[in-house]
Amino acid sequence: MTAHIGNHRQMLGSRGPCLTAVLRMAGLRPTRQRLALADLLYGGGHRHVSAEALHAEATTDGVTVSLATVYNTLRQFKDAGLLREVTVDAARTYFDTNTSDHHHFFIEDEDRVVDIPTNDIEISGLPDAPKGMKITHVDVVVRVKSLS
Amino acid sequence: MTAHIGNHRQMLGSRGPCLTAVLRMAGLRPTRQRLALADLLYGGGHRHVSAEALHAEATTDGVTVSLATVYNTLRQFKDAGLLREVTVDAARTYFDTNTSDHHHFFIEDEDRVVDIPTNDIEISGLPDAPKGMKITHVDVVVRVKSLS
DNA sequence: ATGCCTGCAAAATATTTGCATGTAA
DNA sequence: TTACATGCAAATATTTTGCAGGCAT
Repeated sequence: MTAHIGNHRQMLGSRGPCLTAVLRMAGLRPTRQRLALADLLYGGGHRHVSAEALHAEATTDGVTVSLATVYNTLRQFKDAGLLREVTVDAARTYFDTNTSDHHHFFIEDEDRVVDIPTNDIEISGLPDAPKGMKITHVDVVVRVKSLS
Repeated sequence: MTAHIGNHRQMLGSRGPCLTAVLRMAGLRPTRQRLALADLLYGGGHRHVSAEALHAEATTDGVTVSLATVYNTLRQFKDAGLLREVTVDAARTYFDTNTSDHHHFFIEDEDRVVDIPTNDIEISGLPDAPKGMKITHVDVVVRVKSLS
């Protein structure tokens, strides 16, 4: 059950043996690669990464991991509720380490995703889901570009 | 200037020589392929299509057009302001013939985009764009799935 | 005639998968 | 030991591009 795991996301903020526990709880073996990636993802504040970017970072850090494993790991983390997928650009998939409800800026010039720093966004006038459907998530993406 | 062209989008609702005029106004030669695609896109009500789907439709209708040309045409139409790109699914790009301000349902089970049928959505508490940036567009995507 | 279009195939990108090898339990 | 993970390369999928020939003006 991902809800239970989600409650332990806070543990991810710190380094160390803690990551091992979280991975276990998610049903994922704490392998060298997964631990290294989790450390990159959760070692600091919240982040938005693409598979390509995370792989480059790991490589720079001297962590040996294949791009395919990065993709697989990101998907596993997402399925476990440890990451959230953000769809802003058709060409690339971004993952957000912040799984709580919030929205995003997408900086068009830089292909970069940033959290919208307030929680004050309210959406009113949302219609009901079409018959027989339920709403799973509401995404607000504010596209911005530099003042040319 | 796309603003000017945009004012003529209404002309696209009807078939006939009108499409020729609109394409001309957009700086696009009214070729057989473009006219056929424009007719599919604007011949009825508003639609959401992917390149693949539009190509299949054209082929079924006996219109000979290559997939590459469909991609190119969709991009040209978008650049001319005749279509709007909707990013909801990382795997596929959708184009919306409705270029006015509105938002979308994304039906996850079917990979389908639907306009949200009201104009009543209001978003409050939107922060300013980051320094030196301006907001180009706000997208609201309501993801729905069937009640399992 | 001239320059923009089209189709085809090939390239470019992003992501997934099959399989042999390696490793956690 | 046994099941699950990893790495590599190849497969897939989507979209773009180069180029030779075609069509609109």
